[in-house]
Amino acid sequence: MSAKRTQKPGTSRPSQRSGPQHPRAASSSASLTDNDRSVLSALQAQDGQPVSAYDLIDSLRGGTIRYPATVYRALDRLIAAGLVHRIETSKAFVACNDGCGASQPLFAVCDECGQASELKTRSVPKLVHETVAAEGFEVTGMSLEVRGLCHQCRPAADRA
Amino acid sequence: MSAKRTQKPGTSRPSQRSGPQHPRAASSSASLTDNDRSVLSALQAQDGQPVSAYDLIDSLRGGTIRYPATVYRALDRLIAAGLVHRIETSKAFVACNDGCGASQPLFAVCDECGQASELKTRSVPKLVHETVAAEGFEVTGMSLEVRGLCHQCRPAADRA
DNA sequence: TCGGAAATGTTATGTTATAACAACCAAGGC
DNA sequence: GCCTTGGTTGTTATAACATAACATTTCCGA
Repeated sequence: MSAKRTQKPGTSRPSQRSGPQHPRAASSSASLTDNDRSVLSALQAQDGQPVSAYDLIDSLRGGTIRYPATVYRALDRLIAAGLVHRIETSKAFVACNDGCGASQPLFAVCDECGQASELKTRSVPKLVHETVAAEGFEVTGMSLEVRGLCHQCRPAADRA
Repeated sequence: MSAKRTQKPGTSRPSQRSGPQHPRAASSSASLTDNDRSVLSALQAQDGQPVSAYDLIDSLRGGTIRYPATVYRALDRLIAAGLVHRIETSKAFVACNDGCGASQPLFAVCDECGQASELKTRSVPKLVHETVAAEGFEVTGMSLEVRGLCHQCRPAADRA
C-alpha cells in the first residue's frame, strides 16, 4: 500500500486563504485543506441527505481519502468551522445549508426518506439557551433534532 | 463454538422467574421483564450519570445479563416505555427522572462531569413542535440536548 | 536554517449496535 | 391434554461507527 506514496501528501496544502466566508464560525473556514474540501463537496452533493463517515470514505475512494481517520479529521474541522453538522440521531453528517447564521441548527429528520432539513429559527435555540441558563448551565453547544415525517412523505404514510 | 450449544440456554435460566409477567399490558411499566428491571435499576442507581450499554453489561455481569443483545433489548423496551432516555451526544443511557409521562425531555449535559440533567420544560418542546409543524413536518420524537458546563462545574472551569 | 505546529498516511484497535437462529415459556383455542 | 402462536432469552458472530498512536511530510516563522 505504501507504493502509493508517490502521491505526496503535500498536494493537500493548508489552503489558499480565500477570505472569510463564514461570519459566525470564529475563524477557521479560510483554512480548509484539500481533504476538507473533498469531504465538503461530497456532503453538499447530497443536498440534505445525511451521509455516514464510512459512506463518505467509499464515495471518495480514488481520491486522497482512504482511511477512517482521514475523513473523521476532515469532518472535525468542518464541524468546528460550522460548515458541516452531525445528525446525532442518524449517526451521519450533512453540509450546512444556510449561511448558518443561526449557529445552533434545528434539524427535522424524516424517518421515511432520511432527509435532514435545517430549519431557520432563532427562537428555538434562544429559548433553549434561556431555559438552561436559568439552571446555571453554561452552553457550549446544542443538538436539536426532531424525528418524524416530512411533508413529502407524510401523505404517502397516511395512505398506508 | 456450537459445542457450547449442548449447554442449552435453559440452563442459564431466565433467572429466578419472579412471578408471572403479563406479556404486555396497555402501558409501560406493567410489562417489564426481569432483565428490564435489572437494567432500569442499574440506570437509576447512576442518578443522572449516563451509562453506556457496555458499561451496563459489565456492571450486571453475575446477573442474568451477559450479552450486548440482552441489554440492548431491555433498553429498547425501556425507552419505548419512556422510562429511559438515550443521550445521543453521549452515546449513553439515563433513567427518566421526572415521571416523564409529560413531555419530550430537554437534557443539559455537562462536558466536565458528564451529568445529564433532565429539565422540566413544556415550552421548549412545544415551540419545537410548532416550528417544525409550520413546515408540514409530523413529529414522532425529538432529541433535545445542550452541552456545556453545569452550575457545579462552571466555577471550577472559570478558575482555570 | 532550524524547529515547531499542523496535516497526513497508515495500522491497529476500541466502542457501539444489530443480525440471526435455536430454545424457552406463557396463553389461548381445540 | 396438546398444539400453535408470539414474545423473551441465550448465544455467536459480525456490522457499523470512531479513535489511538506514531512516523512522515509540509509549511511557516524566529
